[in-house]
Amino acid sequence: MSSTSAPQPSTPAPGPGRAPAPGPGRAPARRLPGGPVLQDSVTEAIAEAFFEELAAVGYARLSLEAVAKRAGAGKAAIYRRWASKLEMTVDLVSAFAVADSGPADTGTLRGDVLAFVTEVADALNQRLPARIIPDLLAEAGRTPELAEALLTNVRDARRSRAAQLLERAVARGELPADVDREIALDLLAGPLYWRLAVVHTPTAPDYLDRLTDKLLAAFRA
Amino acid sequence: MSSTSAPQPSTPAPGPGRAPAPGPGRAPARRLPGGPVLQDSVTEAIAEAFFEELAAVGYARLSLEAVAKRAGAGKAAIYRRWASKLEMTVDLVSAFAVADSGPADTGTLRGDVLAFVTEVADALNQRLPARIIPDLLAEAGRTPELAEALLTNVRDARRSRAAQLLERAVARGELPADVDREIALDLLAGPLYWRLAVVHTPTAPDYLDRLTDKLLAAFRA
DNA sequence: TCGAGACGGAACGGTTCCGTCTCGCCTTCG
DNA sequence: CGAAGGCGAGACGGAACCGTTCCGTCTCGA
Repeated sequence: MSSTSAPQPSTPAPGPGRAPAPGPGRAPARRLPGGPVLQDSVTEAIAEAFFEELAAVGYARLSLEAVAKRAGAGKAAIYRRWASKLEMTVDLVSAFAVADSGPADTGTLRGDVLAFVTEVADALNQRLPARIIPDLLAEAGRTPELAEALLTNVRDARRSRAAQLLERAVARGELPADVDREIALDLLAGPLYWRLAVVHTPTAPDYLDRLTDKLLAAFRA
Repeated sequence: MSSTSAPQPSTPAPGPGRAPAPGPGRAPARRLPGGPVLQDSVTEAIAEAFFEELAAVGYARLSLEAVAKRAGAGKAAIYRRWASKLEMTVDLVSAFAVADSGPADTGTLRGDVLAFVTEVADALNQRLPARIIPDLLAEAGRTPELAEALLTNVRDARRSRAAQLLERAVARGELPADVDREIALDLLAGPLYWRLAVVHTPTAPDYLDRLTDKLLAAFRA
């Protein structure tokens, strides 16, 4: 197995993700003496197998046995790290989702918007995220713990970036100060998510350009 | 091998028989959320229980045993009608998705758009659809048969209505003939779906009005 | 060198579900 | 009025998981 498009573990040191697991002392995040960032190879293999399996069968059907098998590990290796499937999911998804956060200040509103939708499109055009994200979001509707983790780690991060994008445009005078931020945020994320993650319709090469033009017109209305 | 909608039990006549589920008598046949009338009371009870269960636990975890129990029916009653969970799902979902199709020609583009987003919002604000739709769409990414049924029965129907909405506006001269239909369709569905079904954020009373204004500006850009 | 401990692997009992099949009960129709 | 058949209920074998526990091996730090 190779580290393909697997998530970057990144192990945030002060991360709030690590759950306490009130049971008998479960080993918390391990660190190899040499590197504070890289986790050990077993954890890495388990994480990669987890995301592959999650994309293949979905959260509800995901079997930790299958994850262990795909990772070439024993189930005990998983239970040594996490207390349950839910805890494992929250932990791994949080670590992975926090990763990317480019500032993307291109100097113009149009450049910022295009960069934003391009980034969203790139993410949703990848095999694993395109399958995993809708599945987890659907599952979150039923599992408050998962919903909380997703909202704080994924939505809030992305939402704040989109909000900053708007504020920069207001500061530049490209948008009126009373721009409808609530709707603008929905417009930035919704159409692309709908098209790529829900209906799975491919986008023409100039789609993002055209979409950007429409979004700008909507923001200014 | 399943009929398009309901099965064909030999007894179309209503017959409460032995006191069935806690459901009130039959009277003029009951309706499921936005659905057509089902043939007999047992099929009806099974369908209702199916959707309730689907909303509660999701497709992957849905157990036909639980559906039977909730319907106050035996498992055999289900297997007499459908050969499998997948076939049952495709059949029932198709039957209910085709249902509503108001023409919604209000005479103006703005009126049509507002009517459209209002209808979408009403649907997604209901308890069952808000939980079921994202779940089935995620599952469809993994189950081609389900994807096909959803696309042809749900997306295509709604998509054609949205397309007609645009064509009417072009005919009235409210939109240029070369309006970007592809993006317009994504804009009509995406933001609301994102907000209501994905992020589960409630909408302010005037949200749909404001959204409509933004959409019109985008269409005309 | 040697012990602590993580490793892969394999098994365990307990659940849950599927799909089939068997009961009587009851309605319907010939 | 009697046979036919749908009905609810549920037992059944087979399969899959889960969570845990036990192996024997291997690595690493003291």
